[in-house]
Amino acid sequence: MSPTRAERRAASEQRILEAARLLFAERGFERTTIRAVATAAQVDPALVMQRFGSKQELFTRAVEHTTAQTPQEDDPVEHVLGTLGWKLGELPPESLAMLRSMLTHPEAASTARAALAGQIERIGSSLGGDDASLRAALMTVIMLGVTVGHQLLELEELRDVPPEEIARLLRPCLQELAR
Amino acid sequence: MSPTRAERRAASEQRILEAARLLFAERGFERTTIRAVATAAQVDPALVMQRFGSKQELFTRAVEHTTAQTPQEDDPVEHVLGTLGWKLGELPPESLAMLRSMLTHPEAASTARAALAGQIERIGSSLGGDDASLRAALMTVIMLGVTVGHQLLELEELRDVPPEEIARLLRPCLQELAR
DNA sequence: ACGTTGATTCAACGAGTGTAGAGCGAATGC
DNA sequence: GCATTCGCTCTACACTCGTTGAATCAACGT
Repeated sequence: MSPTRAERRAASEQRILEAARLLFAERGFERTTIRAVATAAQVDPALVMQRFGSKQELFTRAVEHTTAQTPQEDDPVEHVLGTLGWKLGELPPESLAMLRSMLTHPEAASTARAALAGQIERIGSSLGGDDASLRAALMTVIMLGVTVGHQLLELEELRDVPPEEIARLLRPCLQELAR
Repeated sequence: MSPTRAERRAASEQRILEAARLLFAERGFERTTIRAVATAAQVDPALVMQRFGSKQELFTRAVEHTTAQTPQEDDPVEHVLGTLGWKLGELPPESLAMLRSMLTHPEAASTARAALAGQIERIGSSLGGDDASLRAALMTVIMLGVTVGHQLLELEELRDVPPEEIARLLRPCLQELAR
């Protein structure tokens, strides 16, 4: 039996979103064209517009669950090490897409700021001291730097290092800030 | 007396380069147009092309002294804290321009990788142990993350914090990696 | 003084982009 | 069965961008 109309629609929409996530993740917002997304999704460019209204909206939809949080850990240090997908060793495409464009695309920037602010607040609330928020922010941007260097810039010195080893070296470093 | 021809030429070239640095730093490569640079430099867009050949070449020239190194410090931790302009509290526009585009522009990415690799090697050589290079890389991307969060994303929690305080909190953290 | 060089501008082209509307063809509901 | 809905494609527009070659005008050498 052939797939129903709604199924086809949902399927192509998913293909578009997935293609968009991959392309946004590896090229960023500006260098990703609607046409390239459509080609990758084996679909007409106009369909992308019809479904999502605009390139901006497509980006928003492709990245929208980035702020979804990983489950809370008891130890703030382990929580930080666990977030941003480091326990899995790889981030989902939607997160990479957001990170890739956060420095050059206004909306990606606010999404990133919001996600990081949430992270900072959660960590800060489980730290003591009056500068808890500042220390939480530093722990967060440390993980951001490691993620950028590892996943986006793909620095040679970090490329083939297993996440557990990085976590092992980072742990005492972060504990100094959690103290 | 009116300025000589060579002076005029050098002056407009400097205005163009300065305008390019500022715009590249705040909008990144893709969102910065030759026309915008020309307008900011009070010059015709065609002159920018005549002087620099292409937008890519203009970017390269605008960013070219980014890899210039800060003087070597004895203590690797203080060296890391001192680099990337943290002692000055602010990075020069050419560095910001490179950082802003490093995730979305191929050439900015290799420039950034080269600069970071140099930094990593220098730190690594003054550290002991077989994983010296890895620990040096982590110290470097930590500073990268702090810089990105502070100068580019301008996170609220870091915005109005004096660099010395950030350095103070980061010091024990980095010493764990330098050990 | 004057022809020449060279810095600068004017006007325009060509490519690529996001986007809109008309049309097609198959699944759908009566 | 059949009119209709609707997912999808074709085509094209409008715009912006990097880029170019001719034109302009002042500084320069003689």
